[in-house]
Amino acid sequence: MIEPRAAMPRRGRPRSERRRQAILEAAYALLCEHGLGGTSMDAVADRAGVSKATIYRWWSSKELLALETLYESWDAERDAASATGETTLEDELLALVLPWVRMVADSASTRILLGILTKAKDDPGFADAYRERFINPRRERSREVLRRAIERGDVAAGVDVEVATDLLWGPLYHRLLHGHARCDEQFARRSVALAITGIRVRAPGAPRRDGR
Amino acid sequence: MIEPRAAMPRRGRPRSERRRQAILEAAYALLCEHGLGGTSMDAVADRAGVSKATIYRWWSSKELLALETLYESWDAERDAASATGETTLEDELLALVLPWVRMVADSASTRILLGILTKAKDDPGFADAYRERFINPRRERSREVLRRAIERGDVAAGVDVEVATDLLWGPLYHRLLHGHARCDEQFARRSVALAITGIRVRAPGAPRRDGR
Amino acid sequence: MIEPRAAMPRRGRPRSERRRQAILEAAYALLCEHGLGGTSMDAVADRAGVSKATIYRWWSSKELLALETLYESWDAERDAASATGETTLEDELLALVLPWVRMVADSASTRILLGILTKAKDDPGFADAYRERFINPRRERSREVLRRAIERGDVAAGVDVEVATDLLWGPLYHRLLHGHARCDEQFARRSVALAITGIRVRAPGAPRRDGR
Amino acid sequence: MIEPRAAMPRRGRPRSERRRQAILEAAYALLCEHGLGGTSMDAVADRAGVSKATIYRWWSSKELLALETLYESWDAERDAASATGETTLEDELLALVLPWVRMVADSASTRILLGILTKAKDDPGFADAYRERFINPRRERSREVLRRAIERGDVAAGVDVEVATDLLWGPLYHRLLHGHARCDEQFARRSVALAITGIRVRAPGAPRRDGR
DNA sequence: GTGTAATCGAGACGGTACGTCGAGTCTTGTG
DNA sequence: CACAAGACTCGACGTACCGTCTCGATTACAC
Repeated sequence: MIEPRAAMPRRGRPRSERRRQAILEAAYALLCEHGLGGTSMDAVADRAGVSKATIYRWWSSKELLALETLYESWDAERDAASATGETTLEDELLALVLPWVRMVADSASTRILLGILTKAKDDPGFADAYRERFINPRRERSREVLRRAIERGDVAAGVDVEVATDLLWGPLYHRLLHGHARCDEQFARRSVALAITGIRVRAPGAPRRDGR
Repeated sequence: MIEPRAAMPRRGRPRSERRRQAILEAAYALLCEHGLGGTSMDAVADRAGVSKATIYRWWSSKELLALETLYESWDAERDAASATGETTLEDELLALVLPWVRMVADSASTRILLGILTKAKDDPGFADAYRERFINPRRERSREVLRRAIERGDVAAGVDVEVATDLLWGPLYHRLLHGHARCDEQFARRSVALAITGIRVRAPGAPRRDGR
Repeated sequence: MIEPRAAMPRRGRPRSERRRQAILEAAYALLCEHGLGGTSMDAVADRAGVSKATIYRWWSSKELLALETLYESWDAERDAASATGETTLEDELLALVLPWVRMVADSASTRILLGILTKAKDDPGFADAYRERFINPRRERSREVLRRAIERGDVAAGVDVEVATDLLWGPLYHRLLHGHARCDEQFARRSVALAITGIRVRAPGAPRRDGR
Repeated sequence: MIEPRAAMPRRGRPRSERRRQAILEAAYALLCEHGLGGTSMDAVADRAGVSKATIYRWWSSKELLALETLYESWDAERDAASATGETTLEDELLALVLPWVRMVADSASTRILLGILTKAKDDPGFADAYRERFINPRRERSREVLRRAIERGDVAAGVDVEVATDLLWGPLYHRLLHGHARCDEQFARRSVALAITGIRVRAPGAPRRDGR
């Protein structure tokens, strides 16, 4: 899916890896600074020192380029998050969430994300590609964590894993995309804690859950 | 803020309300169908039977037009949500959330929202205008509900109202914008319930809440 | 043709002569400075302190306004030229031509003239109006002078008065419109002298005029 | 001056000569029919089957395009006029003038010329370009003819060649631009004859013009 | 080494929309 | 009625960008 060319029969001049990098870097920088709409392919080509045709040979649209650009820049996070071995549910979820929060916090990639989301609304195929690469992996790991928690009995069997996953990621994306408040590590900790504990302390009229 | 002209000294030909309506309706229809990027001002002018200059006289950008378009179409929901008088926290929160969910569910306004969000990332002033009209009112009502719940003792005093508000709205916006699953009434009920109850049933090692 | 309204039945508020003057003066100034194409009716209205509708009430197009503007500014010349009583053909023709040359020399009205000429090519009615006011009066006086000269025997009976008239005015308009050289009093004198005398000194084969 | 690009290092896709021709032809047809003001670049692009950007890439303004359009269409005349070898002054001048008259008579290029003249009044650089291509070549040949005639003694040494040239071309342009009468071959013959002979046959009261 | 088949740079091109401007008309209220 | 203010239509403007195409000039593997 990433490679638009079959790699088997090596004939002719091979693709220049140097240029691939130059394009991705140029695109990333421009996209962060001006957003998808504010970045022109001509500008990318210029900054990368590359002809426009070379870009289009490998990425069939600006959005696809942005997608891969973002993907590359998020690579580091995936590795960082792979270190597991936590014991409590909260720590496990934080181990998933915190690396992502740190990453989005100090990159200007939100505007790229928004552009991609917009394109995804118009193009179902693109939407699938996006979710396959960016959303599902993280959701899948959330699901696993939750399933194990259910098996352990930490989480009630009736809890819908999908809904719980949205409860985990939703608040983070919300702040990131709407920008009404910072989406930082502190917020992530509080949000995860609240999602686990729940907003209500006790049922109305009933004695408090924690026995106080 | 909504009125770009001072209304005091009535001089010259007054603005045509008929055209204002025609523009907003045409824009809304086209925006729902093709999204912000896929809607041209020429098309809006055409469909509204109005000249392009007339649109630009009153809305300085396509995004501003989209903003007002969406605002008008969300008017009904604000009134529907005003019927309060619920007793439990869950019912109160659902009374806030369900009208919104019903509205976004059967309108194609998500793509408009996305366009607006994108513009908001590029233009802080626009972002403020957007949040002032769309986000803050709903958040404020969530805050009030939560504050009253804290006073009643239904919610622990230590709960951060802002975070709780994100826990309420975040999952809904998440599904709406990412489209990985439907954002319908059923999801809203489950999400709200889970946000209130919390994901975890019992503290690790403690006996299960349901006594099993 | 100049008055778009019948002046007979005096009803309602009378036309403001003060505004008529203001419009003509504003238009003339702007037309001289920026030409027909570079002058907008809004600008004229602004400078004249008058509403655009007031202009259109009295002049149905920009070109018609320009025409009258030019007409007014050429009024003085017509009076200056009326002083006749010359004896020689050359003096008579110069009496026609020189006032015109002096006028066009120190006004920037050439660009107005060009705009009018352009409009005249597109609109035969306008062309007639233009020629009726600007060209024919001068031509008619040229014709009279020439006819009298023919009667006196100063000019051969076979000379075509129309062609002679073009020979008189053509070189002047040529320089004025093409601007390859100055159209000033000196040129007018030489041009008229040459038109009268003719380019050739002697018929080919005949003995030279100076006897050499 | 005609070539806006250096032709030396052939890099990138070469300019399409087919399109250049299509544009010039489309422009010429539209300009003849509707004049400069009545011809839009969109219309030219449409008729030529070419994008508007392609036109602007090579001609920075409509007027410049009109200039080249007219230049191309007047090419044939320049060649036709090159056949010289006349003996009398009148024949020599007619050899210069008649091809031009025939050309302007059966083409509708007058309105293009007027548009160009108007632009020339606003833009001295454009004026130079126009005169360099259209006026000077013909004037220069007139000058040569006259200079030779002076050397031969057919024309008095005191005759100002510039003025004589205006006397030759002025009447023709006058009729062409003002349209008060046809500018045809017959007029050209009469005008040239009269310019050579002069309007006056004899001085008033004197027996013969050349006998004074 | 020499085809051969690809990549690459440069830049022309079609198409679509942009936001602006100007001519001329129309609609109010005021004098 | 004349007029001021200014909203409105229509149509063209010149620009910008996307994505395609057409050249010639490079590579690098395969023969």
